[in-house]
Formats: sequence, C-alpha cells, structure tokens
Amino acid sequence: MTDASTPLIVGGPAPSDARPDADLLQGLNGPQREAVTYRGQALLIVAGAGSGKTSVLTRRIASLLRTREAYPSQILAITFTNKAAGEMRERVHQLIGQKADGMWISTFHSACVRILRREAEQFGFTKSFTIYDSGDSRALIKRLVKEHEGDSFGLTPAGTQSRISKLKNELADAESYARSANMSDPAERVFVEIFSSYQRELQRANAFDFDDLIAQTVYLFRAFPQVADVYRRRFRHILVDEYQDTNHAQYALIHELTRPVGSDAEPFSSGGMMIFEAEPTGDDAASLTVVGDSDQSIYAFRGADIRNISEFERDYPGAKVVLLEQNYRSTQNILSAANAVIANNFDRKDKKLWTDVGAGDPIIGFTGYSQHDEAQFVADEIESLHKKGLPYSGVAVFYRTNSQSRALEEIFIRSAVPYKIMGGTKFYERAEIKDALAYLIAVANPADGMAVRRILNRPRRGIGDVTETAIARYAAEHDITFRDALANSAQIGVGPKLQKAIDQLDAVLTEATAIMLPASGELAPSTSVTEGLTLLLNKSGYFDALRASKDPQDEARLENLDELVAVTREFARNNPEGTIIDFLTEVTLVADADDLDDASGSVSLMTLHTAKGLEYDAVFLTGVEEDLLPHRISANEPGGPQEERRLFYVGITRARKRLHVSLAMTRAQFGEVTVAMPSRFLQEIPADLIDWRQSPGDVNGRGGSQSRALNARGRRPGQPGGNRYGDDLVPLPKRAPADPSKFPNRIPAKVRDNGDMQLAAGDRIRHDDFGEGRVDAVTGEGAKRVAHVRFDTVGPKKLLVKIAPISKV
DNA sequence: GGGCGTGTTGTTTTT
DNA sequence: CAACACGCCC
Repeated sequence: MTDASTPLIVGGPAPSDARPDADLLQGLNGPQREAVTYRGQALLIVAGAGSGKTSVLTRRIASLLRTREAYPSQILAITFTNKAAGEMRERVHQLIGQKADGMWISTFHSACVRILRREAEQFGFTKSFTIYDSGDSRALIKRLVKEHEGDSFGLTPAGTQSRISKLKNELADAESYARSANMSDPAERVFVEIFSSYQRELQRANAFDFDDLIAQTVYLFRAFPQVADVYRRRFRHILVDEYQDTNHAQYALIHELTRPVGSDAEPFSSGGMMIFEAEPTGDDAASLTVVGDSDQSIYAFRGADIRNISEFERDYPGAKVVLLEQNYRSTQNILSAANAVIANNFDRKDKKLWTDVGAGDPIIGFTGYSQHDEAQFVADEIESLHKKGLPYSGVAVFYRTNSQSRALEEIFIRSAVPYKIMGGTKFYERAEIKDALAYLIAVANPADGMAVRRILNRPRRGIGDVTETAIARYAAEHDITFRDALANSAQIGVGPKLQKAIDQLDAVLTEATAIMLPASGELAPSTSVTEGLTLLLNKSGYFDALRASKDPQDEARLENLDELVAVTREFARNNPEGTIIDFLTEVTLVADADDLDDASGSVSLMTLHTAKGLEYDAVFLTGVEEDLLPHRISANEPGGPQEERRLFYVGITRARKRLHVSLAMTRAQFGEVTVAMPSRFLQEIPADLIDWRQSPGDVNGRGGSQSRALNARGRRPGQPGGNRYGDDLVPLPKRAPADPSKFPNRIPAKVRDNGDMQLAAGDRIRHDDFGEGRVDAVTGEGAKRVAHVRFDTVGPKKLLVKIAPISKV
C-alpha cells in the first residue's frame, strides 16, 4: 500500500541530538509513531484502510535496523502476495539502502519453500521437490476420485479438492480426520481413502501442494524441535502483514516461530493439539508484530480465520495494541460510504475512518440496461476523466468474478481505452505453457509422475491410455519411477512403433538433464534453463507440431511459448545463480510477475480480491447486483454475506478521489439473459452521497429512462429527500414516493416479463407511465432488445422490451 | 489411438 | 456459454 501523505525521507542525516531513527518518524501521527517505536514481545497494529500501514511497517523495520537492535538477517517479514513483498522490500531499501538485502521479506508460501528446501531431506523429500498448483492437484484428485469411484458416493473432484484443502489449512491429515469423522458412512470412508492416497502420491512425486507448503513446515517444526530452533534463533523480529487473512496453519507457523528457543527440548507430544496457554514466554522468544484490519478479511473461503486477529491479545498476553484510524487516502465522501456500509456487519469492533482532506466529489452511480451498456458508461467516463488530465494508470475497474471482465474488455477495445487485466486468466494456466513446464519438471524432478504422464503424448506420439497404463504397471512392478521406466521401453511390452516413440522422449529428457543438471555435480549456469527448454521444445517435436498445424490458435500458442522462453532469459538475468528448480518455484508461486512494471499507461482491471492493498485515484466498482455482489453462492455459507460486504468495503476504500458504482439490469450469465436486482449494499450507502447518472429506478421501466446525457445534467446531490433511500434519486418525480417500487434501489419483487414480445419500427405502444408512443427502432437481441420509442407527451425514451410496462396498441 | 459430434454439467474469490 | 465427458466411427 503506497501512502502519498507521508513522504519518505531518504538519506538525510538525523540531527545529532535525536534518536538515530528520528528521521523515520517525521510526518507520522501519534499512533503511527507508536507503532514504529514500540518495543516488546507482541504488537498488534489495527490498521484501517489507507491508514498508512505499509509506511508504518517499513519504518518499523528500518528503525530496528537503524538503531542496531537487529541485523537484517534477523528479520522475517511476511506478506500475502509477492507484489506486496516486492513493494515492501523496495521501500525498506529506500529507507536504509543495501542493508536490506539479508532480510527475508516474502509470502508465507515462499518463506516455507525456502525452509522446506533446506530441510527436505529430514523427512523423506529431496530438495528438488516441485510444487503442485491448484490445477495440478485437481488433476491428481480427479484421477483418484475416478480410481476410487468416488462419484458413486457423491464426491466430485472440485468438492474433494476443497475439502482436502480446508482440512490441511486446519492442520488435519487423513488419519486425524478419520478419527473424528463418521466412518460408518461409506462416503466418508472413500473420502478418507482418496485423501490419504492423494497425500501418498504427492510424497511419491516428491511434491507439495500449496497448502502443504505451510502445513508441512509446521509438522517439520513440531517433529524436529532442533530444526525449529535454528529458525527461532535466526528470526528475532517477525512481522506479518494482512494478519486477518491468516488461516490456522499460518497462525500455527507463526506460533512455532515465536516460541522461545529450546522451549520444546523435551519430547513434544506431536499429533495432539498444541496447548498455547502452557507456553512460557521467555525473553528469547522472537518479537512479533502483526498488522491487520478485520474489516478487510476476505479470504475466509481459503481458511482465513478472523479470530486470529480478534483474539490476538488472548494468544499473546501483554500484547500492545495500536489503532490507526486516520485515513490518508480517500475523500470524506468515500470514507463515509465505506463506514456506513461496513457498519452493517454486526459482531465487529466499531471503527470509523476519517480524513481531513474534505468531502470531495460525490460518488457517481450508473445503471446500464446490459453489462455492455454498463461497460460503455465505464469506458466513456474513463475517457472523460482522461481528457481532464487523469492518466489511465490512475484508474481501476473492479468486479466480483473474473468472467465479468469479458464485457468490459470488448467495450474497452472498441472504445480504444488501454487496459490491462491483473491476475486474470493466467499465462501459466494455458495448456501449452503447462506442457512446457511439465517438460521442465520431468527433468528437474523425475519422481513427479504427473508431469511425465502429461507430456507422454504431447506432441502426439501415438501413446494413449493403454500404453500409459502399461508403463505405469512396469514401473510399479520394478519399483522404479514412471520416468525411469521410459528407459526400458523394450521390456514394457508394447509394439516397436511405440517403443521408438518412448525411446525418443526418453532421449530428449536425458539430453536436457545433462544440460540443466550436469552429472558432474557442478552448478549449471542459469542460462541453462533457456537452453534446456529450447532443446526440449525443439527435439520433442512440440514446436514442429504447432508449426505444422493449421489451427489458427496454434500460432498464438507458439507466441506464448516464445514468451515463456523470454521469461527464462529474464530469470537468468535476475538470478545468475538460479537453477531450474528456482525457476519452477518462482513460476508456480508468482502468479503474474509482469504486473508490477508495465501497468503504466493502462487502466487496471481486476477482481475485488486482487484489489486489496492497492489504491487508485478513480475506481469503478461494477456489477453491484444481488447474486453477484453479494455472490449468490455466499448466501448459504455461514458468514458469507458479511464477507461479501467486506469485499465491497475493500473496493470502496481503494479509491482516492473518485468512486463510481455501477450495475446492469440484465446480465448474460450462463447462456441465459437474466434480470438483475440492485445489490442490497447500494442501499447501505447514504443516498445523499451518490449522484445517480442513471439510477436503477430510471431503468426498470417505471420512472423514465432518459438518456444519460439528459439525466446527468441538473442533477445535484443532496437535494432534500424524504427518506433514507432518497426520493431525489428518481430524476422524473412523477409519482408519490410511497410506492415501494419507486425506491431507486429496489425492483418490484415480481419483475414484469413481456417474453419475446414482437416490436418493429412503426408499431404503436402504450406505456403505463408515459402513455402512447411510436417505436422508432428496436436494437439488441433476445432479452436485451431495446425499443427506441417516441412518446406523444414525454418525447423519446429507450425501453428494455423484456421488462418495460408496455403493451401494443 | 484419435477425431469428431452430441450431451451434460456446473456457475466465486487465490497463494 | 463454456468445458468436459462420452460414444461413435475411421
């Protein structure tokens, strides 16, 4: 999180009579200062959105170093995303220079990988283990569900995967789960079987999934106290950002690291639950600083436990708590909206963000007829802001689900608005990229059978299911890996043609291994990754197959692979010592490495989850509709709607100066066009804060549907309104506001449906409110058909044919 | 073994 | 509207 209001003071020597970190405190308010200078065992910084927490965290680190209370190597700072880690490293670097280099500033996952690589041999892995991303683990689970016939017990791959993930985040394994589960239920028995074979397969493949990275590190520390002590001795100051999003495993990891050195020298009763209360808090335990805001907890679905932060003081008796409430980011209007929305969550500590920069512009609201109409509004508005001097890079568009980006993209391309999608459809999830990486994995971690199976028939070699099974059987019989079985093609029992195909694959892999992992034991130069990858793609025939193909998409695939090769070059430049394993680790852990630099000059599009921790001058919150935000699926989950509200809150608080909320009355989801209702969250924003260019009431067929331009003019916020929802939001005051269907944020429970009423230019129609008129034209298709009607008394209007209260005359 | 057509299905957020 | 599974045919 950047913080423009507290400029960094670089370089200048501190006044001689001041403390050595005095310059770091300049420009900080009282609580911020305290958060930087407090020294003690445990510190909780409750940091509201935009309260300068990154600034505080980086200065706290700089202060520890400047006062020589810590060496860089004694500091472990944990963030949630690689991007945040990079930013923090950068800012600490600005404050104190080179000395920052020995610190560990990384995500939970990267830190754990580093530890696990060092210690892998302790517990049955090798340091060249690979990491399964969610796609890899889903593929494996899918196979296992099939093998165990899980589907006949109602087990789906996706469901099984998410259950396993949840259990791992709770530090449960198949065995401990089986003890507590109802094992007389056959479905439970099968699930446990799948769970344990999944784990067995991972171990055999010398691989960890994302959840294992954390959980296995915890197990490692618990099983080998002397190993844990190494890290406890090393890390004297541990700082955790976004603490509200830690799950139980991450919490346990931090707890392990902050125990006193040697505290579990006596045999530790592993396998049971940890009993934190019994812990001594000796002087030699590392100091712990956590920063978080429970109002921004949006990862419960991934096991984040809000109690980790709300019960911090209980977990760490004597902990100091500092509250940062002053906001340096947004205008008061934006903060008032945010405060009002989040106040609807019960069971939270009251906290109000405030600022002294003034009210600022009103929030702009817009309701489109369709998602394209909404997108057009966003594009037009961005253009107009851009003309006023706001760079594209200062603008962000948020949405709840990735699929919403399509409509925006289409319109942005047509309107020539430069944009960049952050995090979306990931480069590394494309099939050809996964294939190429599987080749690399097959070399780097030959134990990983999944990777070898993946490339077995890519490009086509005529090796199908039957042959794959034959190889697997041979491997099992001779107790060798799938990869090694390829070297014995003659004994597998397949025809000469297939033998040749297998030999050829084996040869390519062997040749690449010689380049990337020289047997002599010397370290291969980091450029060997590029060399090896190119060799693999060329000699395997992968490139040739794509070039020979007449599928036009294959050209794009070739380009993508070229880009991957470019990524390896870049990697070699940045990591002169980097090995193929380092490259693979980076690629799986760093979702998209390229978004940090080249987002300049483009509007940023992203999901609300990705938006956390970022800020923009102008923000567009799109798709603010029931069933989308809050998402339909959240309705049945405990705490779901509240989490969705926090998501909305996170979105609002990303805006510095201008906030736009928008929705569409119809949305094509799933082939069908459905009529959408405004989100309940819109009603929670005080009406006088929103200036509706086109309110939901304008568009739902009752209350008029003037063009945006007409509506925009003469609309002023804060007109006297009769009730909280604001009659003044209805631009055409034609009717007593008592009619609930007139509330701008509501749609009558029963939505009118004209079905596929046929209308053509020239038809005369009657509208419930506008009287009779003549159809000029009909545009759009299906449920999105819009009739352009010239009414006899009120002039031209656009109406959504499907739901407008009209009939033919 | 692989290509093609048809049918079925699910449908959120991410390290 | 996807992506995917399945069955059919070469």
